Amino acid sequence: MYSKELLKGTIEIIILKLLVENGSMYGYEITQQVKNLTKGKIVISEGALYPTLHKLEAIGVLSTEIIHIGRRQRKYYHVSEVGKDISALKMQELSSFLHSLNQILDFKLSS
Amino acid sequence: MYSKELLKGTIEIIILKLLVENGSMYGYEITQQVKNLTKGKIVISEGALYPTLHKLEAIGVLSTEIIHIGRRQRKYYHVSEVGKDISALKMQELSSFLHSLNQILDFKLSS
DNA sequence: TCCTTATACCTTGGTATACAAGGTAATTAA
DNA sequence: TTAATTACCTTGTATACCAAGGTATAAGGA
Repeated sequence: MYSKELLKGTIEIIILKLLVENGSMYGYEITQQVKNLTKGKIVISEGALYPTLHKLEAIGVLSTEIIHIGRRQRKYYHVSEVGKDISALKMQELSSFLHSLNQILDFKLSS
Repeated sequence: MYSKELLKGTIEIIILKLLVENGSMYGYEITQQVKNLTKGKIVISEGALYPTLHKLEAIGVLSTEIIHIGRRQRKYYHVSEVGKDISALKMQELSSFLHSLNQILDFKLSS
């Protein structure tokens, strides 16, 4: 696992990116997908996930829908229209920041 | 200026990288070099810089030497032998983290 | 049957890191 | 002589994250 500090500021963007791409996801699904995509190297804890989702919902970036699977419930999140613009800005900001950071660290990060 | 949160966890590595490369620098010089290298996009505030330098000195990663320029003093920092190993590990960790992050965000970050 | 693991939501308390703002003082430029 | 720059520093505040805990259903293994 990485130094916890590195994740700071990126969790929100990770969540938004996944939601924009997949249209609609529930919390647990997000944690699993992050784990899978990064082969377990990045793990979003629930103590970070849920407060972030609730905050994004509160400010109108996300909206929710509760679905019942048997007796269990799932809360699906999706990005609102306003949220899409905000997401795009945040992505752009992170991309630009990483580019600046690379000016100092000279990492080779082409995938 | 970027969202402050993005810098979290990277300031220490930025400082170490510059010190490893330049051998020896003083605080103010570090802030200026970061500003120059990133065209003003990344700015390390003094409230972040000095506590970090002091912490790294306290744990033996950095050692210091005070030089007098006229009546003014400069405190030069350089990376100790142990510090070099720790720096390398931290660089590796950040590089790996960014690679994982890229698995989700698909940025094109080749410089 | 029972126990563990996985699914699925959530909250609370603690920690760490950075910023804003402030303080001191010498030097240089206008 | 005044402002800007150089150069060190500290204090108080915000916040984002994690660890740990809580609740409950579902599925799989012994």
